[in-house]
Amino acid sequence: MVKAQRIRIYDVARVAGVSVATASKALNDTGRMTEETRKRVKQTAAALGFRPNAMARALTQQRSFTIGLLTNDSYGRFTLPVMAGVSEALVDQGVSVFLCGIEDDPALAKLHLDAMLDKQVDGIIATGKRIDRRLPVDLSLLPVPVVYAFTEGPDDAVTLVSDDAQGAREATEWLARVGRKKLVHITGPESFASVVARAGAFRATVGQGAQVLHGPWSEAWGHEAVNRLWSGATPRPDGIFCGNDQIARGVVDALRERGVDVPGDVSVIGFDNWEIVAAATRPPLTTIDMNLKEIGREAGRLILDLAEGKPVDPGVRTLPCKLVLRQSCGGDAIAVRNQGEALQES
Amino acid sequence: MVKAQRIRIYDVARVAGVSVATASKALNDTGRMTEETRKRVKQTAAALGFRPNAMARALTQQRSFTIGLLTNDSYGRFTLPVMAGVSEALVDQGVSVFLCGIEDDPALAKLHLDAMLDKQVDGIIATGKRIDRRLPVDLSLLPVPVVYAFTEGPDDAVTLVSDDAQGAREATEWLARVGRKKLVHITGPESFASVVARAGAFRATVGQGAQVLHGPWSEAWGHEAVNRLWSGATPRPDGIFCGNDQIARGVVDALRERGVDVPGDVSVIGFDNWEIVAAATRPPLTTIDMNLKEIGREAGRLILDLAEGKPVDPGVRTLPCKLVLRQSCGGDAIAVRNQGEALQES
DNA sequence: CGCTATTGGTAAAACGGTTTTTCAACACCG
DNA sequence: CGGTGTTGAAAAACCGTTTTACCAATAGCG
Repeated sequence: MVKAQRIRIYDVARVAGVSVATASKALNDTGRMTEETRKRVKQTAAALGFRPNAMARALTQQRSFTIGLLTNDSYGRFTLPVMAGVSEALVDQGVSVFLCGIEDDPALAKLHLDAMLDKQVDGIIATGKRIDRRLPVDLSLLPVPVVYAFTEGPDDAVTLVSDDAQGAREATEWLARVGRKKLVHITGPESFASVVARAGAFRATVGQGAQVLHGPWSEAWGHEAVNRLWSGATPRPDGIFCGNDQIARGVVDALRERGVDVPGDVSVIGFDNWEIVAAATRPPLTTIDMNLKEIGREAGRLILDLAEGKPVDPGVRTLPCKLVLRQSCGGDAIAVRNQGEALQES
Repeated sequence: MVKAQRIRIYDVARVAGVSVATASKALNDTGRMTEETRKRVKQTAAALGFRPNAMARALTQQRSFTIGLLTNDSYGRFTLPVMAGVSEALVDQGVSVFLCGIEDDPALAKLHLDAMLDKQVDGIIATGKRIDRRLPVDLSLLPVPVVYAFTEGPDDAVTLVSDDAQGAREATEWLARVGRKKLVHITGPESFASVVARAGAFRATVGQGAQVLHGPWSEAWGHEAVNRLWSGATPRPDGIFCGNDQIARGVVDALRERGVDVPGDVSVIGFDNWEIVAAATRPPLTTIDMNLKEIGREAGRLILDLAEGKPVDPGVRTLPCKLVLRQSCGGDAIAVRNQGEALQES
């Protein structure tokens, strides 16, 4: 099997009967020449199936059309949607993405980082599983621009995060809208910035006496929290806002086991819109989507602008979360009416 | 902020007082020169923080130290472990990985493929979410080697898959070992090759009368299957082998709701070892791990060999699955004894 | 017509390395 | 002492593009 060797611009030039320089200019729509010549070169290139060698191109242009995505999120739960967004925003600009999983290991991070810099990436997007933790590697003073998506960076960096407070407000208001009066918030450890932000917004919306329970990010904690609430003497809630979908699933399961109807007696709303969890819950979870893919898209656009030298204001950009309706909150009539409004608005 | 511009080999040569050619040879341990000269150049390079430009290097060496990973698995459930393995096997060889999600879209696949070829990848690893489906793009007749991992390729390709039959045997035998007599297999649609393989091995191990139920790959199906089994007239099973962890979780949940104790009355075993599902189930699932990371590692090694021109036999390589013990099967005494044996063997 | 602009294109120099070739200096040898 | 190897390093060619500098031919102009 003889592998067809690649056509070089030299071949195109020879066949088209022009010099290499002219061929290059013809194909890049630069320089001056007869429209006829340009067309002829382009046709020859197409006929021969010429594809420029990106390496050689990168060497002269100082631009590799390659960026690196550095992540410490091994499950990929947060990274994958971000990655999908980045890729989507960049693929038709001809930019490819190096994915580097670094697992919180500084040595591994350095290894990947150096490899990427050697390969002349045009920029780096740093992303992680926690909005308030840094990657185990210093990305300042790099010879290429950096965008932080869903992970913490230096103060003067370009950073993208989802709006936890707005998401929490959205969730809380929806519970109120479907007629729930006594709300509680079951969420993760207080050491997470997003937990604090969401809890803050929850308290601000519900008012004083708002009850917030902290625990681990697990189904088991959702269970336990329900047991605690239902066995205690305090009045039981009729609306539960959970810090993530796993907790929400634990809550829903615990309620079902207790014979409490969801969404009949109690409405439950989650956070993350982790399809795998949200859709498998019975009933499927109404939840808050953090718009990670859009964060990825925006990160892609920004890193591209930076790579091209366009000015980009540093600072934190906050993207809104979005309510995703399934069945764990009820309020179908409202939902339908809502959608009607949305349609009319658009 | 002045960005430190990169050191070129030219700079190293000048500082070390040698020619560029000598510097190159010194750093690559090629050519002939005084040991003293070589050492001096290396020290200068280290002192200056010189890192060779991979692009320039690739241009002459015809080797980019870059490979592409093409996948259509958007959840990343199968791809991520594979990717992690690939990356692990390659990162310390200085090889970076382009990740391309193509979503079953031929046009998108072509776009990514062309971008990768333009960037002179040394090889491509194709992977997917189904072992018996092809990616929507033709990877034969490419100018670079291809390895298929967990997805179907041409007959003469290098392909890596997990051993479904062996995994299923392992699961079935374990159920027998913990003392279960009446086994059933609840699994996915018969249109999946892996379903057929696993069911075949199950039947072969259990003997005639082995009961196999097909349905969708969902928790809901696990539920329904249990309902069907427990409401029917047929004798109820005491050991259930599930086609994946989601079904297993549905089964376990349904049994608990019926007051059937797992693993007291019935043992349940899953397939996939999808941490997220397996660990959150109550009790946590004993399951079969497909060793995806190892498949990734092996794919990485193979593509590297191919890229270096080493001969690699085409054909399908099958990697064994591994039993992962948690609590849904019971048999703890056996498990402990087993581990003792394993320790002695090693 | 002689002079300057413009046009359409070419040759050569980058880009940052590696690899091959060349060459001077020195040692060995009979 | 002339011929023959070796050694260590420099010079040059090359990888496949883009870009700059340059040039011949034509056009415009008073």
